[in-house]
Amino acid sequence: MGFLGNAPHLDGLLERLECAEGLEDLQIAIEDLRDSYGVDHMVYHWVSSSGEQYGCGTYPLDWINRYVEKGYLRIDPVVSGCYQRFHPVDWKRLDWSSKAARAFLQDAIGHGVGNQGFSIPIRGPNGQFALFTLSTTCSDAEWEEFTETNRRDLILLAHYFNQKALEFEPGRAPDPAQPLSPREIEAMTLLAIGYNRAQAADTLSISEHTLRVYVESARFKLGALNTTHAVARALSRGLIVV
Amino acid sequence: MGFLGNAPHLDGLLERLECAEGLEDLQIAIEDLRDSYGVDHMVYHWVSSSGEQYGCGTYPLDWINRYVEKGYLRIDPVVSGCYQRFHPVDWKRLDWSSKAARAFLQDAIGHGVGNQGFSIPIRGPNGQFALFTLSTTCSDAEWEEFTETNRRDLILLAHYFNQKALEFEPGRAPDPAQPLSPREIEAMTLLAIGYNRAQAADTLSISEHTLRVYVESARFKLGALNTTHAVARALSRGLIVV
DNA sequence: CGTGCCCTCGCCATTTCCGGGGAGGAGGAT
DNA sequence: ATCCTCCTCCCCGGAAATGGCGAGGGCACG
Repeated sequence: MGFLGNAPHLDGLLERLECAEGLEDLQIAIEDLRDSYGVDHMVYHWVSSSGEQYGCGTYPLDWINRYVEKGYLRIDPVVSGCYQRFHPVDWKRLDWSSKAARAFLQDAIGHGVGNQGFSIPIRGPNGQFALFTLSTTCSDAEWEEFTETNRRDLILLAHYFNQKALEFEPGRAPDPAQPLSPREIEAMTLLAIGYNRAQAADTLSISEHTLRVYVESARFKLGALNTTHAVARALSRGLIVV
Repeated sequence: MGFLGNAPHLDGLLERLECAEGLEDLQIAIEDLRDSYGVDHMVYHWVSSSGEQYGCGTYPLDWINRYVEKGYLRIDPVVSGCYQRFHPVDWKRLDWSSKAARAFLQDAIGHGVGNQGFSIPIRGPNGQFALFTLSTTCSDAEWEEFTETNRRDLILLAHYFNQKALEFEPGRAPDPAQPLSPREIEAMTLLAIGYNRAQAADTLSISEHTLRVYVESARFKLGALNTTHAVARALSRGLIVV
């Protein structure tokens, strides 16, 4: 358990971050940051559009493995809560009402994650979604003061971290992020809001066959196995909005 | 044409921004900011999920009208360029190679937009995308120095602007967000990653019919018209993650 | 102890989707 | 001028999804 240190000088931190040349440097940087801020854990992680998880941080390895094995990504209130928000959020303000969520929290604390947490959602191109998280064990009042004091610096840190991570992202190559044509976007959007092909074609005033061509083309561009998959990918890559 | 002023004190700016209670206050704030930074124009604008454009800023009204009428949104290299990026970008670094883009730039400058520009992309939940832009008329060197100096403060300003804008956004209405059962989440997730019903049922070691029941149940809870619609809704509500 | 929700399974008819063909015109980019 | 992408339209057969019928056991909450 750390004792929350004084806010370190941001310029130096950002400068060192900007020199990072690989994920290893980010890992070193985040460990230093953790020490500078005097918190137990600092983590940056994200899910690529292909579903793989990447990240760096100071969580114990067995907790990370457990998280992945148990599929905690799908029930973690931090993830689902931040996914709906734009601004940073204190873990206490998330919805822990479900049984699974409380069990998850117990498990997390049992593996060394702090009882306090503060997570900043970050969104990038193509639906990229990342989280920059601080966690420690302390009182509510202490944590409140700490997060209020450092909120702005942490937002910037999250921003720069993500910028670096995007540079290094391994899935940059197999994820060409091929753009959809306007018609394809319209077609996919209509399907995403529940229209069937006949309705969608009617809405666009084109034949159903033409609409199919768009959907097939979009499916191909997105590397999707079927229409539902294509819509899901288009959504999570931010190519369409519902 | 302004002469680039010294960086104003960020704390005061952000505090006043946090007091804003409506779009009108944001408009006042952005005008003050423009004056504080000594640039010609400062603009924040975004496209809502329903496709409508909102914003506030200091562009001349006839330029804004022309922008909307001519559908410049679709050819503006600032928009399309920032849509692919995460970090702030100087307009000079964008792709102005197409004929339409150069004509657009001429038109913009002719309507009082500066020859220099700096735009920060911002992304929020549900595919929200916004731009925070500064523009002025000055030399490349001056602009370079100005943006380098104020880069971090501007990122924070953009962040806080967007946070306020999200609060004010109309149609932030009810999102009942009925929870899905664990099995339903698993089923929907498998469909979202491209499995067909047989594969998904096999993966979950249940009969295909049982899987169908989950999907139907989820579809009902989500108020969706079909499976694709249900997956789209589950995704955009953050109930499943792909 | 009923009521409701969750999990599990089966059959049938109808609708819809999928994937494989082919074909022509319009517009922009090199 | 030529290539490429986009937009538009058409046919067909097999595969998959949908909707509606039914059934039973478990678990929790009041």
